[in-house]
Amino acid sequence: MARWEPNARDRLERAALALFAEHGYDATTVNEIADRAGLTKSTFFRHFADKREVLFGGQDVLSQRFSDAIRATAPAATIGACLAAALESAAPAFTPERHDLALQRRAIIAATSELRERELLKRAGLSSAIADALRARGADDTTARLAAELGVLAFSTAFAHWAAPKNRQPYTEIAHTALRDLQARAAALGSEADLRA
Amino acid sequence: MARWEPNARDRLERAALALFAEHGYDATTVNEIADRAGLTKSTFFRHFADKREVLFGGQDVLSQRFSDAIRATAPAATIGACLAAALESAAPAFTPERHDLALQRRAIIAATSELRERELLKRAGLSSAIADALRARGADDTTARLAAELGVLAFSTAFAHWAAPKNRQPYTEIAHTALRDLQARAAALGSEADLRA
DNA sequence: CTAAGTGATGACACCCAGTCCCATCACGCG
DNA sequence: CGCGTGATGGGACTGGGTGTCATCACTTAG
Repeated sequence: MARWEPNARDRLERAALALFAEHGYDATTVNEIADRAGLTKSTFFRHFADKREVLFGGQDVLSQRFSDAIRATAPAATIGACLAAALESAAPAFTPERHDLALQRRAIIAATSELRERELLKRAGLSSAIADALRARGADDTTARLAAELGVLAFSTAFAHWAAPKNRQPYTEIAHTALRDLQARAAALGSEADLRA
Repeated sequence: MARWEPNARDRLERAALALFAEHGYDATTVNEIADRAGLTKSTFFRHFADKREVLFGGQDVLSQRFSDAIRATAPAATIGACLAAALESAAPAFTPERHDLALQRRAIIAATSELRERELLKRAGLSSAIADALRARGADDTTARLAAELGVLAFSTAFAHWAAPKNRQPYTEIAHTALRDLQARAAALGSEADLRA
């Protein structure tokens, strides 16, 4: 199928990550990324809509996985079970080998508000994917949106813990405890039982 | 105090809103905005860090209000009461006269992903302002973040309802019912009682 | 074996957002 | 009246992003 080097997109992603880590996001130009990948600016923008997008390649795949996982759960499952299934479906992206890459990527994103902004857009995409999937199985709009926010919050805190420098705990474990924790807080928030001050 | 026309910033905002509504966000140049306001590109960027920012002038004020409102609630108040106070503090921004402006602004933002992205950043700012204020009064990290998300969700749905074309209901009313509704759903989500399918 | 076709790439021109630097002008103040 | 301050104007410059057209690698029809 593939002619030339079939890895163009991958090479661009790797080159970008390396250069961003080396000189920072703002200080590296798209031309430099393309040069290091042995390509040109034109080709870069044929593979990525944005300079930012080169760091968020996997996010759309993730939305699809979340959506599929929820749609595949048993009709009788609770919403909590749906969220758990969604979080689990992301596990393949969090193998120990990718740990260092994720760490590096996180540092780059945290350093530039332009990238944090894009991350929020991707996160919103995840949220609406979850909400849509929940609505498709009968949840009302308000519940679907709230549950989706809760799921995304669980996911991002789980990811943050997993990507922490010295973490060795597997992702799924972290994700489940994060979700359970949030559900407990939601119950308390709703009933206003133990809320201090 | 002010020399020249003291309204430079306001004029730029009005000019931008008018031109965006007329030709769309992408099709209008910063130069065109500045020209209509009787100013120049240099001056535009001296008042706004971004082309986008010209549409989000009030957001930082809002964060401050939310934060202050929460810090001003009685120490014995529940978190739900804190959120209600925060939502109420935004009321001055939602007078009937501003209704049409808000409607126009919303349409412009909805039409351009670049602007939706910026809106998410502002919303995240609101969320962390709320979370910080809650943490400051003793809430634990997880609860603070979840409650903040819930508050922002209530705020944005309330705003959407208030800004709807044919709405005449006052903002505070809408906001309170939105918040109460979300709290009820949170309770259900936490206890997994009535969650269907 | 060759010629047409296809798809990824390169090269180049172009527009505009955003940054810098410096000149200028309006006003208050001594 | 002269000076300092602060907002503005102007112009040069970088880099992201969009086009268009030529080119080259490889496939497939003939």
